[in-house]
Amino acid sequence: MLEIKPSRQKPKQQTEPLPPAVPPAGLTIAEASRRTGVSVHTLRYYERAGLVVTVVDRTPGGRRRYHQQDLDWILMCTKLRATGMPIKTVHRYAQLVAAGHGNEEERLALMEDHRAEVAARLDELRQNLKLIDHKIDVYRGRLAAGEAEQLWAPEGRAKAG
Amino acid sequence: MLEIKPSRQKPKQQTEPLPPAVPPAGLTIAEASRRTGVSVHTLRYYERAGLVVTVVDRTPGGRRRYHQQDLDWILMCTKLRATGMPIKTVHRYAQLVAAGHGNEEERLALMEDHRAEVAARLDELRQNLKLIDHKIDVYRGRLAAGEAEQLWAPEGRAKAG
DNA sequence: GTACAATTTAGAGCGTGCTCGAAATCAAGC
DNA sequence: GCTTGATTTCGAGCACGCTCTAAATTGTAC
Repeated sequence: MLEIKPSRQKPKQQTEPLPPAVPPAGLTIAEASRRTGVSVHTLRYYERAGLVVTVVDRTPGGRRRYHQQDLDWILMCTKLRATGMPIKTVHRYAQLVAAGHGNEEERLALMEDHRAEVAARLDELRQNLKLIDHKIDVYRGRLAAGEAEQLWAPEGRAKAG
Repeated sequence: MLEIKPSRQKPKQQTEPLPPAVPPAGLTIAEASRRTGVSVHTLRYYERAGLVVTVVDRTPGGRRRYHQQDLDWILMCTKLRATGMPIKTVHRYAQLVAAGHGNEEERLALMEDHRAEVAARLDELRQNLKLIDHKIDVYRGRLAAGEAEQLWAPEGRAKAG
């Protein structure tokens, strides 16, 4: 099935607030922090901890200068972290990536393991969300009943909750 | 649309491994731990921390004796914890429940707030799961290509990952 | 050149949520 | 009664992931 997508005719100017391109000189750590949402402390911590596979550029004086690839990788790290991957595992992953092609089996295994964990937690979360929704229903019900008829107690010694 | 579900004809005996009923004398903390999946250390910690709204029974000598309602509440706590509700918040919730009927607005607000957070994290998790799946696809693709034709490098200086 | 803000490092500190330890006490079997 | 193992309290300890500090250095604006 072929489908003609309404292509943007002139992608010259995007009205989306895309982040401005990283200047060739790179970004200060403060800018990198703004763009990634990661504090400067944590940026340095991630680097120390070996999460950052790219080698962040430095000025002659030793200040970090972040380029797009650094930001990309750091954002990747934040997403892995957001799925609950421990720092240690991100570190291992970074080492595999840094080692270059040839260890795709290991990367695959690492990601598949992690995927299984994330999927399991997703299921658990969904399940527990139902419970929360049930609780919310109960309280809304009680409030509706209470407001409609103050003196009628809809439950005598109901179970707590 | 009405649909006849194949109903269990005689629900007299359930073959499911339902947990045996809690004896009237109650369960030891070790048993309660087994049934809730919460370590005895953590059971005591939860009680200390004010998460347990039910008052756990004691033997004359001071040993805890858990009844079904205790287990129910503790399991509820573990589910709230599993959705990322902090101990402090579970504690507040327990206080509201302990205070009895009349604070349903507060309970509702607490649960609604939490629901929103859980829903947001669910969305984020789903989004990030896609990224993980993408990575897995990439590695599977590389492995398939590599196995099919050892000497052909499908990418020269590709971006890291 | 001077002032001032930003950045550097290594290490200490902190918040959360358990997890463990020690000494005392209790309970169950013999 | 005695032994043995479970349980008690409560404070300390620990793993994790940041977060902050301090003193030195660098970069920028004037």
